[in-house]
Amino acid sequence: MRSLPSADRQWRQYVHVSEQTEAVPEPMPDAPVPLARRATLRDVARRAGVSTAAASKVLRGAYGVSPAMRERVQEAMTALAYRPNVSARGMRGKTFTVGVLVSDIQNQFYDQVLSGVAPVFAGADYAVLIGQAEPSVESEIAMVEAMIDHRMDGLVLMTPTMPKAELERFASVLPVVVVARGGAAVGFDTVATDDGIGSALIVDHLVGLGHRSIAHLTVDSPDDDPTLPFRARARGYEAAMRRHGLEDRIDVVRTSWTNDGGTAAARLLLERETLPTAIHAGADVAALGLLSVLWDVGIDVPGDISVAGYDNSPIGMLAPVSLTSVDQGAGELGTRAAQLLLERIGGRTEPRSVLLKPTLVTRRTTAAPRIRSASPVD
Amino acid sequence: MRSLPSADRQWRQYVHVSEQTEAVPEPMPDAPVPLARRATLRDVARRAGVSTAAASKVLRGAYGVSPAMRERVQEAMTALAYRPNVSARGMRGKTFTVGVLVSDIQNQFYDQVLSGVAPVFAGADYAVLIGQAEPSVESEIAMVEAMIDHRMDGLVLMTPTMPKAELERFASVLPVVVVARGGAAVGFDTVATDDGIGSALIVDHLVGLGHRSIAHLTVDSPDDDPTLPFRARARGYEAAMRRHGLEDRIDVVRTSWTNDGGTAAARLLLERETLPTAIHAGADVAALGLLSVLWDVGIDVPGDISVAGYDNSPIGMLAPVSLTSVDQGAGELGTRAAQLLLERIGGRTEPRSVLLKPTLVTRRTTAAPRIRSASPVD
DNA sequence: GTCCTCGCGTATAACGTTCTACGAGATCGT
DNA sequence: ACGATCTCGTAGAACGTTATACGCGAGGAC
Repeated sequence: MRSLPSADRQWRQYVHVSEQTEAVPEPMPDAPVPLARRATLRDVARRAGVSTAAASKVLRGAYGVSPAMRERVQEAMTALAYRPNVSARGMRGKTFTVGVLVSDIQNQFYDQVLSGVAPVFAGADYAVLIGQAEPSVESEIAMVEAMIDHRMDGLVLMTPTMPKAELERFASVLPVVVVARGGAAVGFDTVATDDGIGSALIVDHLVGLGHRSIAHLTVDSPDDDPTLPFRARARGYEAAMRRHGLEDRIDVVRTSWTNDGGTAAARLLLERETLPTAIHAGADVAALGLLSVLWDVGIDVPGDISVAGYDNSPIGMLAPVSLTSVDQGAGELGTRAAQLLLERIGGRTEPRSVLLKPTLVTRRTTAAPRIRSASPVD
Repeated sequence: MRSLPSADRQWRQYVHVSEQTEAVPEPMPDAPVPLARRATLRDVARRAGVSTAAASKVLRGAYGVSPAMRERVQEAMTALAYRPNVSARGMRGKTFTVGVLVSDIQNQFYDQVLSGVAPVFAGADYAVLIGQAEPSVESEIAMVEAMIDHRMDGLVLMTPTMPKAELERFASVLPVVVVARGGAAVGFDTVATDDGIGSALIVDHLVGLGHRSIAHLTVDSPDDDPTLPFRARARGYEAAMRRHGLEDRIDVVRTSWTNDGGTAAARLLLERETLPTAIHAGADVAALGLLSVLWDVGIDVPGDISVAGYDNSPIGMLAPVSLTSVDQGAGELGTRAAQLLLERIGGRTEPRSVLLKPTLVTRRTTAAPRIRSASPVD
């Protein structure tokens, strides 16, 4: 019932289908030649000499088909290069299509999650269509609504800022899996890495190098749902700082996790009398924005200041950037999310939350502080 | 008929719709509560006290609607949070959806084109869905077929390698615009920059700096359609070299325009006795792969070797990378492509080709060669 | 007052699937 | 030999739109 043996699904390219078995009135003798018409199930059935219902059964791998009939129908399907009409399918049930919402397609982290998502659905004969939103909650909601309008069978949402209530609302309409956002939910699944651990890894690393004055960049948002990734990372940062007895050094800068947010934060920091000796930027994109300002102003990284990102994106791996970061295993996040969505589409309703462990990748933007921070303590 | 005044389209979120005006048999008294059902046109019509045909007319902005009726129907639509079912629409005509095929979503150039595409369609009340393919022609074809299966109204294709015959085949089924690929086509439109000029800009720049031994990275493909971007850039490179009297210095390395292709090319070059003094890498992704190897091996850029990319992607702008590149105006390419597609959807059939001029962005990966190349000539 | 046109509204047949009924044979236990 | 039970196949009604083909009343022209 679920997914068919691949031999059952041999439709490929389309061809012109001429009504050969019956004398059907031609549309118009010399009207402009109509675009290639795709074969329908009726065409297939006619050619195989069976009813459309029978052809449909073969298509779906449903019960009640003799091997002989199956054979004939499949032959007709390949001969006519039959491909099911998704709109028609959508009218009665499934579209075999899932949507992936990407809040910011420029953020390579999402691309990497995607590369984990796609193969799973390809293997299950689902089409994957990606919806890109502008970075605003309204735009994201509009995109999800559009996907629901398309009667998609399920949704993978990568949106760090969407309010939980909205997510629950979507989840009441169709299967939903949310990526990169922890915490138990009632109507949908989540796949994420433990942001608390991630922040701790960074702070421990920096403290281990001798830093004490460590700032953190977070997202400036009114929503204080603790499952939001930026909230979780901020809490993890604070907890780690406290654990090291640095609670009076907690230093959170509110900005946004984008390139611009990073440059803005850099300018904010540069206005201060003394810089922190290290920065936990919260996200690679922000770290890169921050770094580009620091580099332009001639501040030495990591000599004057250490910078750590989050997400371990490909840019950070480039030799001249060489950004210390936290790897979330984006590909695996995507794979797990896709699997959970398939399960949900298959009928599971109880919520599931996967929480993976992030790992630290140390590179050359972090090092021991050149001069110990001129702090009263120490 | 085309796009409605925005006041006509006020559907927003969906709500539960209870069959209030008629006594309809409940599905099952104590069955598991059904998921929120979206309001249909029939629901809207019932509530407004008109026929579905009338409601449809209002929805489409069709002729034959009195102001009073329009008012009542629109009221019902907002009250029920009506949203048209795309599948149903697809059964009879338009889906108000266009597809964008991206061959490699990791390539930021495409992301930037996308950011030019999206606003145009948003303004025309079209949904944009993105299809991502693996970097193989088969995978791209499969994706396009899937989009046709979804009865999309038109396609923007960003695929540097798809054979022209396939493109024509797609174009015979639905409106198609191809981005980043020049040359006149018969069934579809193209939007591109002049790759010949782009290559010339790079070669002129390098020669102007004093380089004579300039290698070029191209794509290793059997298809020699001159409209393929890598072919056009290679020809432009060769022409420019000839123009400078450097025809015996023409040095083309066949690889692929990906990060891995860049690293492979680097290794190939490093096996030689003498390196060229400059490389026209053909694409930023390839240039970055190349650079990462050069940096790792300790080769000084631009001291030992100059490197120029192509596409002017955001990574290249980062201070420590600072990659000289050719800007194609990705955003404008996207905008123009979207406009052309709307025209085609609107009925235009004669092909149109837009060819824009690229510009050179010089940064720090190119400079005068430290030592003049030890060539017999010169 | 007819005959026409025009403006406004409704009835209804598609579109291509899915899937529930149901029917016709074949097989089987007794 | 005769219901009962399988197996294989078909009829036909949805699903939610669109768009064509009408119907009906109100003016206008004569």
